[in-house]
Amino acid sequence: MPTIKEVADLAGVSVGTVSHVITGTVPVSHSLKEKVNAAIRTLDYHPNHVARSLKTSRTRTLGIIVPDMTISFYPQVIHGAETAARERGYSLIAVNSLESADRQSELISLMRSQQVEGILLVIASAPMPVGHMSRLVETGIPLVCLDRVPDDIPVDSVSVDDEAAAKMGTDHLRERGYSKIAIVTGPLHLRNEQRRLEGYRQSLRGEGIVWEESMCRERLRDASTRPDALLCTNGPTALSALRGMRDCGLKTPDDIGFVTFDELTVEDLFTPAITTIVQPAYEIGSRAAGILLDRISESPRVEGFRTVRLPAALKIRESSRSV
Amino acid sequence: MPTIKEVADLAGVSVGTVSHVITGTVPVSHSLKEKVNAAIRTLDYHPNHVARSLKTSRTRTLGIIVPDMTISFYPQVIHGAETAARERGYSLIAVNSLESADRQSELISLMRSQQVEGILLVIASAPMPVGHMSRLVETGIPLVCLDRVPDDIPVDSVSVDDEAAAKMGTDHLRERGYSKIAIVTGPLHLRNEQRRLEGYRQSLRGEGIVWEESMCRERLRDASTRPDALLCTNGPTALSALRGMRDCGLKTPDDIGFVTFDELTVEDLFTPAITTIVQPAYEIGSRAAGILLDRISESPRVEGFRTVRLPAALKIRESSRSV
DNA sequence: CTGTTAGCGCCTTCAA
DNA sequence: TTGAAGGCGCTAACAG
Repeated sequence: MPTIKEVADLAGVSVGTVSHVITGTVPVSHSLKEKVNAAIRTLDYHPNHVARSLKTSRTRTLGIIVPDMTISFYPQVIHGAETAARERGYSLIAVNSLESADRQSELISLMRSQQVEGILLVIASAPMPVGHMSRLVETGIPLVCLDRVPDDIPVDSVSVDDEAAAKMGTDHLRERGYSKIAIVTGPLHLRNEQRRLEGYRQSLRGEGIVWEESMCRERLRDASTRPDALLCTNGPTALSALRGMRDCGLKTPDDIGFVTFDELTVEDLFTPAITTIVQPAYEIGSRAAGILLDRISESPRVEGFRTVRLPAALKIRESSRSV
Repeated sequence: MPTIKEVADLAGVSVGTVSHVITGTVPVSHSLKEKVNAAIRTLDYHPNHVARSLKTSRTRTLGIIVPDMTISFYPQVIHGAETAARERGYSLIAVNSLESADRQSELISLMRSQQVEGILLVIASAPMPVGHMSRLVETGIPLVCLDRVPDDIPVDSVSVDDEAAAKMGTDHLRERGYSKIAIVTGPLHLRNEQRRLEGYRQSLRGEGIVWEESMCRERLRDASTRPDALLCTNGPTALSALRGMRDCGLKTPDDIGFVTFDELTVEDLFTPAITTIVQPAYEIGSRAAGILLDRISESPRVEGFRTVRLPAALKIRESSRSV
């Protein structure tokens, strides 16, 4: 790889001049600029960002940690974040925590070594050592949490308005005439799950039937107490519930209404077509990256934390047909 | 961020000694090692990889360019590559070309500036300026193409055995008693599409009915010449074909058998359950990364190019039920 | 074993 | 408008 010095030699100028035409911060005469650009082209010169970063202590790189980017929600988030970052001249490094708190720590440590200027974090579901999050925030490296919002720690965050989203789904089922609506949740130590449960309860004025994913199958078998509709709070939970229904010979919407968070499948080509609460994944990513980049460019740290709650959309399909 | 010098000062040793305990390349006495590690912990020191890279001219970073990581195939590939890279101490930067040749060039240029040690590339479907690929190979930066293999350029590559995979799908339909099998392909300037067409033809000994995605709908309407089964060569094409079938009031497998490349939906919960030719996405990623890392560590460039063709798997479901 | 030191490639004053 | 030179943080000789 050629260096700036070789370009300078070929162009017959000093390295300073070459640097000036590359960064464009200092005016350079037209003739020299021409010569330099010619030299750059013939040598196929690419400025060494590593050296530049060392000098300027700016890497123009962001990191994003997601639990598992093979879950379709996250690539959309990453894509949104990457697009927003690119627009402002930044690159994005995306990695998976696989829901492991240890691995998440390692990754953050690695990113710090890599001198990323800020981190977008979807916290791993595995319980984190107490104080770990707050210590991370205290390091002063700009951090925005997305999708999953930590409980106690004050930190910038972007996520869907879980409560309103769950309420919207439940209201929809009620409007369609369902009266015995059960909610099937994932792990309730996750704040989002709690919020969704809360939205569900609001719609039902505090009443309701709460199942955890694992109990779904047995409960469905009991015809006497069976609900007439199910609200599932996430994709895996919904798949589990659907399998349970299949095993019990129940079909939606004929035997039971069904609404879930997260798209299970594409389009309306497949049956049952499931009414779905869809999160604005791309926008969550781009908004979070926007906030992070703002933080990075704020010279004195601005007080207070930014909290963005985006609305979900309801895609109404067959599984919530009127009773 | 503290520097190695601050650690050295706090521990009361030289920077050289600190460097030695960090890299572990030179033996250090137990007592000093203790002191250094203590200093590292109290300062929360993270070695600056940017400076390290500048010195060693090794970034331990790989790049991967995919067309669009919101297509579920690619996150799996990326995950495979990332895992293989991590195992050997490398990080991975993943970006999207959005099928644009220009953008792909920009990204490669950026990666070169970022000093990635090698690139994994799924070439953009947009036709690339002639000679661009070969120039890239000539730069000497290790490059492995995956999924899509360029036509003429000799380069390391990892992909599914498209021909065998298509033949397997077609053979399966024939065994199930289908006799008028049509193939619906995507853009035929992509080598993979050609190979899949070739495999289909092999199964039918050169005969067959070839449709391009766009012609699907009209052809289906014509009941007299309608085939009794469809083989689709990729996911979007299959969705388009399924929509065409729906519009014509045709159902699979009742009216027409159906086999496609790429999973359209999860599990067998949804109907129609589609028989699918599944590519080993994770393995494609990990094998490609393995080859790339081998290339990087080979001191003198080894002659010849490595070509890996992995077998696809056939997931048999309802849409290819025996006639 | 431990310390000293010369750069890695680049940007950025500063002087001319 | 151009050039010369210091130094970003670190590693890898090399000397002790």
